[in-house]
Amino acid sequence: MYMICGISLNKRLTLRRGVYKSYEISVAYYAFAMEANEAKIEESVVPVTNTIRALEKEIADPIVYQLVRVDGDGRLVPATQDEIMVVEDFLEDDKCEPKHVPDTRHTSESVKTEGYLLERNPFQVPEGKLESENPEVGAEKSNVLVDPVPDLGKIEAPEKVAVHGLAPCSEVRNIDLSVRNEVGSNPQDALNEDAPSTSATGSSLKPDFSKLEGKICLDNLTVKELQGTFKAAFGRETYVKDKQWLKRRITMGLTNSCDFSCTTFIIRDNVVVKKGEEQICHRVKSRISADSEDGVANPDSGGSLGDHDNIINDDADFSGPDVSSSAFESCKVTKDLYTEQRTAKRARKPTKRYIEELSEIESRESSEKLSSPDKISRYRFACPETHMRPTKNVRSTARPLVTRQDSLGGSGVQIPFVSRIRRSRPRENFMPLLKLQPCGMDMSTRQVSSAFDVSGRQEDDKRNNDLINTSSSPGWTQQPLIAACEEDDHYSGMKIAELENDIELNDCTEDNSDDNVVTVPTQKGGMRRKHHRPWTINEVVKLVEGVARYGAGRWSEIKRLAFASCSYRTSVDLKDKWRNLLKASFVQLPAEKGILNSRKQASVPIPAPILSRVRELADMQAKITSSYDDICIMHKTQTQAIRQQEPTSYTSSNPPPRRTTVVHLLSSSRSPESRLSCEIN
DNA sequence: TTTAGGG
DNA sequence: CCCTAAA
Repeated sequence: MYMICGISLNKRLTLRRGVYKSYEISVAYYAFAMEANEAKIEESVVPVTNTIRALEKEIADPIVYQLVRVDGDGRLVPATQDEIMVVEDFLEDDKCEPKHVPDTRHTSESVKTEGYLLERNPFQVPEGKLESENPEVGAEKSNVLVDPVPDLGKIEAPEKVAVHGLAPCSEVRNIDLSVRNEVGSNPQDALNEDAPSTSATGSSLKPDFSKLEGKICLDNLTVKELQGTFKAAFGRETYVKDKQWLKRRITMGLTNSCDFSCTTFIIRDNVVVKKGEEQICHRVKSRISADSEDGVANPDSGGSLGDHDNIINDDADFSGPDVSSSAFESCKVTKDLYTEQRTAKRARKPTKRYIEELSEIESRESSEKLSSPDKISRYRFACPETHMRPTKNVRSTARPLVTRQDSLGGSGVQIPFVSRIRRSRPRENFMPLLKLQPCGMDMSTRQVSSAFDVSGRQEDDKRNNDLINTSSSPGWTQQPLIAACEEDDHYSGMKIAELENDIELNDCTEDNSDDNVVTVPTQKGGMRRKHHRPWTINEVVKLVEGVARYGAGRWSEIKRLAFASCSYRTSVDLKDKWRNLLKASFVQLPAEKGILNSRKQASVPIPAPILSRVRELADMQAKITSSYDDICIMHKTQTQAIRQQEPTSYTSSNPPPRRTTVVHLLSSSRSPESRLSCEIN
């Protein structure tokens, strides 16, 4: 996986690795200087380092930082709001508490790029023009962000726009520094242009895009005009006289302003145009290289749809320096389905856990309030245009696949809506459950699980048959369980086939109700595991059976074959559970009557029959791994034990051997008993 | 990547 | 359950 990287600009944005890991976000985070041509990254531990370092040489004086995630291929993806919230806790430097931009209204609904983690650098105030623009940065940020989003319906996403601030990326890419120098090439112009600042006529603090009429070519505007445009865009005055800065701020601001994105304007090559005219403008400029004077990147070609692909390409091809621009793209997630689908294929694949947890949130949310759009929309990330829509992808099984739209990594991604399998308290009444099992369990849960089980039933069935077949042979696989079950009246009438059948059928999808997922509260001050999922009896039985069939130690086998549908149980989990089971079974030996788990009733009490079985398996395996002679002996004791329904009795002070490595002869489908007979005789 | 074992 | 060493 990826290392968490200590990012340090001038402030230390160091992420603590340990905590991070427990969140299981398979990404690293990067604080990246994104303002202007200045960026300075003191340390980084990520593949992107090289490119970053290259940048570093050319760049100085970070001003605004954005939180970015380092993707697997080195791409830097702007963090989603959620990620930021997570990472916030990891920031070690309290002084650089991520300023959460004031967002007075519908909080996270319209997340904007600039809202991520923008930090001004208070220490490196540049000289000259930058000095005057610094105040603007902060003010503008808040202004833009506070602006309400006019609901103008969907429009096409703005094209990729690179503004001055983003210039270094493309420039570094092309190793054309001369071009870049042009950015600050005209300090005279910036400082001396005597454009009287527009009088501060009661700024509305709201952008008025209506003032942006027709096509505006920022390059042609005077400082004064630029200031006017600035006001139109941001709803406030500016006194900055630096043309470049103005242009940059305007384009940047507009590009990332969801307000603006809802207008009919788009920005291209420093030209604000109306939607319709954009095509023309676009065509005309389509041959311009990625590095115009202003570092305008890649006007590319191919119409609106193609643009998105190209954008993605850019990001993928040139991850490092392109951070800024790709960061800015986070907000302009594609908006219509088709574009989404095109983009999705290039988008970062969300992690399983991400999918699960998001799904869970949404399922909980939507079950709480049925189809409450407002609620749901709170979980759209990055852009208000992102949709959570149940799409029915008709599959061969005709089972509806619910997907949702997500903007993970800044691009629209279709994420399957998986049902989060229960991560919750165990059932307090497991016995009824066990009793019900042969009768077919509760149909409701089964239906629920099957409704979401996209992984496909057919596989389950196949596996099921397989397991049934392998276990149908009259072997020890069944007998101990039967024996054990007969100990208990509940099991008396139960046919083993039924039990196993049921076990397999139920899988782990049996449970999926409430969720204690990330719950960590604890009275004793201690924190419970963040991702704790109690083992159900079913799972335990499956595990036991798995060990019986494949042998202890072959956890990955068991996981693959018996826990295929339980994505949350890793082979390590199985091993751990088995270890616990062993412990439990031996500890419980002395007073093993019924199911008296006197203490620690907190977790699911393991039924005595199962524990017996565990013990037995352990015993057996231990013996099997001994030696040939031992096998002979074991064979006796084993059969004997089975006949007696009670294997060798060990005490906690006299535990049985616990070798868990298993001779391969156990893993065959044949009954180990008969097999042993063959081997021995 | 899987397994074993400690925490 | 998490982490890591070792294979």
